[in-house]
Amino acid sequence: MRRSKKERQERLQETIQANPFVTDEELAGEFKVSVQTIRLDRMELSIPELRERIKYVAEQNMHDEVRSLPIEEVIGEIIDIELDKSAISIFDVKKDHVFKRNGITRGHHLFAQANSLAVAVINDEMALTGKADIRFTRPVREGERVIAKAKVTRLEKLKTIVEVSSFVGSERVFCGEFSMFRAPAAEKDDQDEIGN
Amino acid sequence: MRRSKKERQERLQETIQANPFVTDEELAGEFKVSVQTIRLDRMELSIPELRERIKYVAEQNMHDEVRSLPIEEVIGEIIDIELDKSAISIFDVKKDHVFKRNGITRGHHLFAQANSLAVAVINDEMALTGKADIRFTRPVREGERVIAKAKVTRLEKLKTIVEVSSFVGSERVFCGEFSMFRAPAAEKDDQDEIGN
DNA sequence: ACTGTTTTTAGTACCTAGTCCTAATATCGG
DNA sequence: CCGATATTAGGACTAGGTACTAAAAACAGT
Repeated sequence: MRRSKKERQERLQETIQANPFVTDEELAGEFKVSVQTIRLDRMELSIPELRERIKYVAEQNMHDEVRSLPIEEVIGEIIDIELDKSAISIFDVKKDHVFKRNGITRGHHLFAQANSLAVAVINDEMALTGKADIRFTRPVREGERVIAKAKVTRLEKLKTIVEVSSFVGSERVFCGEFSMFRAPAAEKDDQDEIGN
Repeated sequence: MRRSKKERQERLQETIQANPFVTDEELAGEFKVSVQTIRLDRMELSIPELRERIKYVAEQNMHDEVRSLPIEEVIGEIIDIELDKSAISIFDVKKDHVFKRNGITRGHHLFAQANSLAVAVINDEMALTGKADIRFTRPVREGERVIAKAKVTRLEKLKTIVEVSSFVGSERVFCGEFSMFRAPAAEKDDQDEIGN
């Protein structure tokens, strides 16, 4: 043994991870063992052969050929609103909103819908989110319609708490508590918890 | 001739372009000609063989080696990543990202950058955000460059905590704690705190 | 209809980077 | 020294080709 099987296999794994394009022959040369040993190692580590590795890498590439998606102005369509009280919006999940990998909606879209609604419900046009505590409670898939309901639960001069729950049918998929600031100009020096 | 050589070759080129993973045999079936004819066609069009095509696609992919999330799906540009440890991305705030009224960045873009980064840093096929506790600590304006830094602070089999802080220059503008799931299929019945 | 050209098909040998399997050695620990 | 583990060697087979030769089929012009 040049160094013990274990150590070689560890290094083998790293090597292939770093460069999936390496052949067994090259690896054999690298580790000064026979090609057969490399193959046994791959078997034990269940590392697929070169072509399968390359194919996998290539497939990764093909599965998402859509470029980065610009998030449009308003997320969701507001269908009902009572300023400083409550609001409802709907958001239809399209192909662009989901991970190509698994078809699950990317979290920031659900966040954006809820956050947009929290901003919209505030009767001041200039609301900023300071803090948010959110939960994604069920994955949302392409084609599903998300209905977000916002409720103002506390209303102060500067601070307003908005609770938003989003549903697909009767199932809740998201909930969050947004701490909103009815900020004025908001120039430079705001110390903490400002922004949107 | 089923349709003339020329037409077949044009369609061949398109077909392979659309799906580089197709074999000569499959193409022969598709176009109702022999495998040899397909090979002559490829020769004349100088289209490389299946394996070379796959390899090419894979090599394209290797130029940026993000694993968990294809790079196109990350909001912002990842400039450094150590899987399961830390990651850094930059995001330039453009006109499209701010409120018209006051030029302040809409919160969900900062959230998206941070959330994307939290997903990307995870060294697994799939990561979903379950929970997030976030704070917007300073408004970000058009033209500013936001640097998000993610750090994995807890790493378990299924749950991973990622802390993300975003800065403009030396000022922190956002911070959040993301509770991520290294989820497998994630089908129907997940009770709570799943989704992304 | 016959000829000439182009196009298509068939078949062979060979290649790479493997798999799967058997069998012979090497090497190590007790 | 013995038995277990590890390594190496070899053969048969595979996919998805290349490179080449040769025959057959299709088409065009006269």
